[in-house]
This record gives sequence, C-alpha cells and structure tokens, in this order.
Amino acid sequence: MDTIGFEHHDHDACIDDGTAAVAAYCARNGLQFTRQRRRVLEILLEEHRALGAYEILDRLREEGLGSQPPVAYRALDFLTRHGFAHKIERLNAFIACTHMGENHAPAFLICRACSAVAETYADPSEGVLGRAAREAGFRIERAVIEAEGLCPNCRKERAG
Amino acid sequence: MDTIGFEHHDHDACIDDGTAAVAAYCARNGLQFTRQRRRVLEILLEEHRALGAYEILDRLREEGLGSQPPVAYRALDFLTRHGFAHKIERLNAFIACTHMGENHAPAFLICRACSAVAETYADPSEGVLGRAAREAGFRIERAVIEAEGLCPNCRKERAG
DNA sequence: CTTGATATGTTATAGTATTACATTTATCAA
DNA sequence: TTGATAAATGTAATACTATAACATATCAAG
Ligand SMILES: [Zn+2]
Ligand SMILES: [Zn+2]
Ligand SMILES: [Zn+2]
Ligand SMILES: [Zn+2]
Repeated sequence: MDTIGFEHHDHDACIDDGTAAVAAYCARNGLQFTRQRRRVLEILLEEHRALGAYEILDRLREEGLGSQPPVAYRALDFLTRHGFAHKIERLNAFIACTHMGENHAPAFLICRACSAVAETYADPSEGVLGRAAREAGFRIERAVIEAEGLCPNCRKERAG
Repeated sequence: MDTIGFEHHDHDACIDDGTAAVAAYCARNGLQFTRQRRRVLEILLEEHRALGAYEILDRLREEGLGSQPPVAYRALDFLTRHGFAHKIERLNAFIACTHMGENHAPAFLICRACSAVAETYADPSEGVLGRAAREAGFRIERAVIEAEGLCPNCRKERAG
C-alpha cells in the first residue's frame, strides 16, 4: 500500500509526475487541460494537504488567473470529475490525487495536528461496511472514507 | 447488524425510545436535556433522513422556539457531541443516532434516490483502511464513513 | 470558414456555519 | 436563602462555502 503524504519524498517529482500524468491522460481522452485547470492542479500538488476553494482562488487572483469563485470551482469540478483531485468532505477542501489515471476508490488519513492528508485505498464493498450493505440490500456506488487522527510525525513529536 | 432506516418498522417507537434513552442518559450524566435540544432531537427522529440545520431552524421558528442560526447549531452541537445525532458530511446535514447511548463507530448508507439514510457500524481500525493506517503509522481517532448508492426499496422500484 | 460544443468572465445570490456579546437560567456551595 | 459560578439562550452581525445565470470567447470538427 503506497500511502504517500507523511514520509519524506522527492516532492518535486510529485508535482512533475502528477502534472505530466494528467496532461497525458487528457491528451489521450480528448480533454482540455487548460491553463487554469493546470494551474489549480499544480497548486494542489504543491502540498500534501487539502486546500479550500477560496484559498486556491486567492492564489489564482495573485497570479491574475481569475478572481471570482466560479473560476476555482469550475477547475476543481473538472479535476474531481476526472479523478485528478478529490474533495475531502470533512474539511470542505480539495487535494490532488496521488494515483492519477488509475481507477480507484480513495480513502484518506487526515492528521488533526499538522493537517497533512494521505490518500490510501479502501474498497467500500469489502469488510464490515460491505457486509452491512449487502445484508441491508443496499448497493454501494461510491463512498466517502475519511479517517482522522495523528500522523506518524505528529505522534513522534508528542511522544518525544 | 441492525441497519434501521430502510425497512418498515414501528416508527413511533423510534421517536419515543430515542427520546427516552437520551433523557435517561442525560439524567444519569448530569446533562441538561433542555426544551430546544429535546425538540431538535424529536425533529431528527421523525425521519430516517438527514436534515439541514436551516431546515431544522425553520421548524423551530414555526413553533416559536428560536429563529436565529445559533439556536439550531447549538442544539445540534450538543446532540452530536454526545453521540445522540450525527453529521452526514457528504450532505451537510444531520440525523438522529439509532444506537443511543452505545459507544459506537457509525457508518452510513445514503440512498441517492430517496435520500433515506441508514446508520450501521464499521470499525475504521479493521479491514483495508485499518491496515493501511497501521502500515503508515497513522493512529485513527475517528472516521467519516458514508456510502452512497441505492437502498433496497429504490433498487426494486427500478427493477420492477 | 462555419458551426456547435466547451470553456471563461462576471455579477449576483444561495446555502452553511461561527463570532460576539448581552441576558437569562441552572447548579452548587456557603 | 443567597450569592457566586457555570451553562444555556437571544440576537445581530459576519464569515465561509458553493451555485445560478448569462454574456463572451475559444476550441474542435466538418
Ligand atoms: Zn486518488
Ligand atoms: Zn501530523
Ligand atoms: Zn449513532
Ligand atoms: Zn431509496
């Protein structure tokens, strides 16, 4: 399980690889990877934490790329619709995907201390939830799975 | 697994039992089960779907029990803080708990067709999510688990 | 080119939630 | 009973999140 977000890593590669993967995917699938969409994705890729739409909009505004809410929300809508970014419902905020292009059922680990968010995988149709759904006759189509707690770094800090 | 919410059942008992259980719990634990708190709980108990804070506020206003947002949010804060109600993050809305008083890790099944919401149980530390968290060194303290799809009733309707 | 679809600019507005502070009510010890 | 403290409520104002609507511009395909 590759749960990126808490460990040290080559973060420039996150940004470059993510952008490149999305560019390629869009080219292959006839999607328009416009300047705003690309920039919003880059902004998200710059951090492994979730950003609010207005936080993103502020940066766009500074760069002269747009100043009104729909600018941010439209780009985010595009990115989330195609799985390049995810909304963290608990935070009303957005984060870049770490499994670009792969068809996946994301789940998130949110650190309450440092706000880092790691994306991981949790098939909602497995485990207790899946069983409960089947027993109830409920067909799961998608699921919001967001765990909150302490990331390894913040746990060490507290212990030390 | 008792996944209340989709099946036919004695719904008056839901309301009465829920209110009684909360009243008893509050009495035992020195909590003030005030008129507003009780009324908001009753409003939530009346339906097995999630209600927005302003939807609740509208009802309170009609009944002369309050007219400003904090009235609803304070009651909801009390109810959720003690586990008598839960917030459905996906819907920005609230629902009465179906396991009053029991210490539990709730998960929800949300029907996209009829908006019914059923509460069930899913220990976040089990299964794929728990394993991913342990491997990442992340300590889960709570989790938002909200599955969306079709409830048994709406599935039948579509099939028929 | 032309045409239809897609994306952007912009204004306004809807929906969700909290801050702040004055007032009232409940709790509890003296 | 009373006075002190804490908890809850009343109310106005504001902050934060998200979408509707419509005009304009750009793109993709024939
Ligand atoms: Zn992802
Ligand atoms: Zn942390
Ligand atoms: Zn519950
Ligand atoms: Zn349904």
